[in-house]
Amino acid sequence: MSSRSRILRLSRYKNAALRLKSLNFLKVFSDNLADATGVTASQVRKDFSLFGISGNRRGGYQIDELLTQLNKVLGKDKLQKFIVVGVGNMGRGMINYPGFIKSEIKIVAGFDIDPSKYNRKADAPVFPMDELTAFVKTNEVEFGIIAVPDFAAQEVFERLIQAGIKGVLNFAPIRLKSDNTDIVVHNLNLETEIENLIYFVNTKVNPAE
Amino acid sequence: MSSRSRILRLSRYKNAALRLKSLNFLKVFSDNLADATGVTASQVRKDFSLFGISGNRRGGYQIDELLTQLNKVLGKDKLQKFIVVGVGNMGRGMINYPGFIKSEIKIVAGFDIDPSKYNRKADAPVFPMDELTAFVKTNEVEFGIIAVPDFAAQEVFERLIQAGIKGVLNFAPIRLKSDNTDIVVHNLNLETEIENLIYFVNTKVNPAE
DNA sequence: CAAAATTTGTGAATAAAATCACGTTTTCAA
DNA sequence: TTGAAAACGTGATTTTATTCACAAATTTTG
Ligand SMILES: NC(=O)c1ccc[n+]([C@@H]2O[C@H](COP(=O)([O-])OP(=O)(O)OC[C@H]3O[C@@H](n4cnc5c(N)ncnc54)[C@H](O)[C@@H]3O)[C@@H](O)[C@H]2O)c1
Ligand SMILES: NC(=O)c1ccc[n+]([C@@H]2O[C@H](COP(=O)([O-])OP(=O)(O)OC[C@H]3O[C@@H](n4cnc5c(N)ncnc54)[C@H](O)[C@@H]3O)[C@@H](O)[C@H]2O)c1
Repeated sequence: MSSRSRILRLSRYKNAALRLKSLNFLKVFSDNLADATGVTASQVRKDFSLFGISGNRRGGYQIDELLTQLNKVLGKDKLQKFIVVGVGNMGRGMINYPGFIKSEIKIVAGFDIDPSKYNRKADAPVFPMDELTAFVKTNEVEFGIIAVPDFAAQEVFERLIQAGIKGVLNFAPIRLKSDNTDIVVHNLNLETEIENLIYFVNTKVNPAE
Repeated sequence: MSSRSRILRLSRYKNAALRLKSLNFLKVFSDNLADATGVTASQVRKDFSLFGISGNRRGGYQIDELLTQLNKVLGKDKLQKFIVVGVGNMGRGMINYPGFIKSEIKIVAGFDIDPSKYNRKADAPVFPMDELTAFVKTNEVEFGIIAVPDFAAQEVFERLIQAGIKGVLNFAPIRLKSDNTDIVVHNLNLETEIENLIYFVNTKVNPAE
């Protein structure tokens, strides 16, 4: 199993390759991908080699073939279904995001406790919470996004586990707890990200210390 | 200078300490913080030691003192002003987020090109783009959040640099370019985060390979 | 067609990060 | 006041991640 940061790099290589493809490039060198993503060329080659992705000596990588292989690793070779729980600002943003359309990520529904958010007719409909389990099972949804306030997040998490969700992206600033070791949780704490930015700005301004 | 992940851990220690403080704890051990954040106790102590944060042998860390020191490192000992550019779903979410109130992070204004978003009266007002530079200078704003569509992000970035912004949190899925080495940019690409989650769910399900 | 130029793929070397392990200090109880 | 237990602080060690460096393969050129 690879580290989180290695997989993040693969995503960036994929995005860079997509950009080059859209400029009608047919092949790409480790060097190009390195420049585009800010790593070294040998890092690119090492990352690829760890996933059995290979190119041609002197000839670089065929972009189409490379994209096929990267997409496979990143699970973008088949549709990945998501639901969003909590259709507030963040949840609504995820549901509306047009960028997912061309990727294999699809947000199939939202769930909320606030009746004013319900909408069965929309492209990505919003349902009441008590329909969550049935929906997940019938539609074989594997992923959930938690975008409810912090105090509701643990409860929502447990519902998602019960419904059979396999992976959760959590926006709430709490550490979700579970004894189920099968579920994968990734946290996205915006305040922590902001603190990180502040730190690096401050230490740049004042390099001593 | 410390690595990004070390600083992220410091934020988590701070949050864990805050939680314990709210439960009326007066002191905390490296062990407690380790459990709360999912790292080892010696990692906690090593992180602290690198920032000159020290406790008492056998007595652990005084929570109040620890929080003072962590807040200092993380720049939470003084008000940090932010503006948000692009008051769509993400931007609105950041502006409305109540969690920043008790922290020293303040979103002082939003900026947009869409006149329907303008609102000079709100608690965090929203202004047209051509007032950005003047606002940043008069109010000595150091940080900016880019939450505009991808095609507008580079242009907005350059405006922020010109206005004198020091740190940028970028939600747009592009690599911002600048020859100004003073500005710090952190990217938050939600699609990349989702791909990462998908990968770890997939490899968990199918551990062979 | 041979020689020169490039670029990959990957072990070896280096660097960075995390963990270990233990001496030192502090607390507490008898 | 002394001894035992607990917890820190940090140098040493181990593990993980990155970079180096070069043989092998491929392409290009003359
Ligand atoms: N919502 C998501 O789930 C999601 C996921 C991945 C990435 N993102 C990225 O985050 C960013 C923001 O997403 P969002 O969903 O809030 O977008 P949004 O479309 O809801 O809002 C964008 C806002 O930016 C404003 N704007 C456009 N051009 C501008 C300009 N030149 N100057 C100032 N303002 C301008 C628009 O008027 C609008 O208010 C986008 O770059 C998007 O690609 C969002
Ligand atoms: N917006 C930010 O800038 C920001 C920053 C950091 C963290 N966060 C976190 O992200 C999460 C979402 O933020 P937001 O700004 O979109 O919040 P929001 O308040 O706009 O929306 C929350 C939504 O969740 C719904 N909800 C509440 N309890 C529920 C329950 N038990 N079951 C189902 N739905 C429920 C509400 O009806 C609402 O629609 C929160 O945990 C917040 O702390 C947001």
